[in-house]
Amino acid sequence: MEVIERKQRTREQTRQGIVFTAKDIARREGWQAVSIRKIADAIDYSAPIVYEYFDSKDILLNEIRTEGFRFLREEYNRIMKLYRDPEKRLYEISLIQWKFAFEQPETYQVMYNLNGAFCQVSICGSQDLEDMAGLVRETIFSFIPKSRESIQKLYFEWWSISHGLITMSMILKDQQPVDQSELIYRDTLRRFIRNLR
Amino acid sequence: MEVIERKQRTREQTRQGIVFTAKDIARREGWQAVSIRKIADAIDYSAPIVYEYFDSKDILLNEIRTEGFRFLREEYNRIMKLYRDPEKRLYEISLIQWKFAFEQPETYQVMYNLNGAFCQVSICGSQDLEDMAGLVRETIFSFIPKSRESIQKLYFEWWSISHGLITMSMILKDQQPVDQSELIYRDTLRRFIRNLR
DNA sequence: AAATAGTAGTTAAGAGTGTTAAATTCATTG
DNA sequence: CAATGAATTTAACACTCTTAACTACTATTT
Repeated sequence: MEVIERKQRTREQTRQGIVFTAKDIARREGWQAVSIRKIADAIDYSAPIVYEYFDSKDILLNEIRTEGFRFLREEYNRIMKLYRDPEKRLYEISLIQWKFAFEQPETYQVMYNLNGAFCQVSICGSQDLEDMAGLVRETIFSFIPKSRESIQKLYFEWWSISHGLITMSMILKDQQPVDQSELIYRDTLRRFIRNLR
Repeated sequence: MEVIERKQRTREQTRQGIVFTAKDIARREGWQAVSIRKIADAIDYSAPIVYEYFDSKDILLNEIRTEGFRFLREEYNRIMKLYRDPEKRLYEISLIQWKFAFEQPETYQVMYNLNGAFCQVSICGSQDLEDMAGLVRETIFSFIPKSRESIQKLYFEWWSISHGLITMSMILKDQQPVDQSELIYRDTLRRFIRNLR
C-alpha cells in the first residue's frame, strides 16, 4: 500500500485498495479481525474516509461478496464457451467451484457467511447467482429433459453437495489433507453427474 | 428470567440461565447480536458475573457447541440401540441430523461457525464428535467391509452431503420451503445409503 | 457484642468496535 | 490577499469484551 503515493491514487484505486485490504486482513487473521480502522490505517487514511467509499461495513462486505459471484459467473461463462458436452460442462463448473473456494477462501467465506464473516444482505437476489443457477439448470436439462421442479431439485442437490464437500474440507483441513479432499470432491461430483443420465 | 428470584437460584441454574439466554438472543436476533451485557441484563446481573461462569465469550460459545455435539451423540446412541439394520441406522442418524439443525438452528450455527456465530476453538478435538464419527464409520463398515481409508472417505462424503443440504436449505429457506428441502434431503440420503451396497 | 475475614456483586475503566458531526487543513478562485 | 470549496482529520457517541478496584453484606472469631 505504501508503495504508491497516496495523493496520486485515483478514486477507483483507493476503492479497490479498501476491498483488497479487507480481504488481505481476512485472509491472514480471519474476518473477525477486519475492522474499518485497520483498513484505514493500511491504506494510509483515517477511518471516515472509508465511509466515503462504502456507507457501512455491511455494504463493503456485500461488495466483496458480489465481486465473488461475478467472478464465478464469468468463469461459468468461460466454461460454457469452452465445452459443448453437458457432462463435461457440469464437471468443469464443479471444479471451478472448488478452485475458487481454495484460492480465495476469504471471498468464499463472505459469500456464505462462514467463519466469522457476516454480511446482513441476503445472498439471494444477486443477479449473478441467478445467472449461474440458470446456466447449471440449463446444462442439467440438456441431458435429462425433465420437469422444471425436477431440474430445480437436481440443481439444489448439486449445489449442496459441492458446497458441503468444500466447507467440510475447509473445516477438516488439519485432519485430512486438502489434496485428498479434492480427490474425493472430484470423485463424488463425477459420480453425481454420471448418475444424472 | 425474572420469574425465579435471583437469590434463590443455584450456581448451576445461573450457569444454565446464561447458556439459555445466549441461545435465546441468538435465535431471535442472530449471533451477531449476542453480547455479554445483554446476557447479563437478561439474567438480572452485571456483566462481570458472566465471567464468573465463563472465562470468555469464546468459552461460552464453545460450551454451547460442546452441548450440541453431546446432545447429537446421545441421539446417535439412542438410534444405535433402537435399530439393528445398518441402512436403517444410517438413515435415522441422517434424519436426526436434519431435525437437530432445524429445531436448534442457533446451536447448529455455533457448531459450524455459521451466520455470525464465531467460536475460535477448533471443532476437531471434540470427543463427542469423534464418538459420532466412530459410530457412523462402524455402521458403514458393517454393511460394506472395506479398507479404513474407504470407510473414512464414505463417512466424509456422508457428513458433507448432509451438512451441505442442511446449510443450503437454511440459506434458501425463503425461496424454497423447508418442507420441500426436507423431502430432497430424505431422498438424497436414502439414495446415498442405498448406493453404498 | 465488636472486629475481622470472606464472599457476592457492583462500578469504573481500558482498549477496541462501527459510525457520524464538527473542525481543520489545503488548494483554487475571485 | 481574501474567500470559497473540497479533502481529510479529530472528536465524540454508543457500543463491544474484559479486568481491576471497590462496596456491601454475611459469617466467623475473639
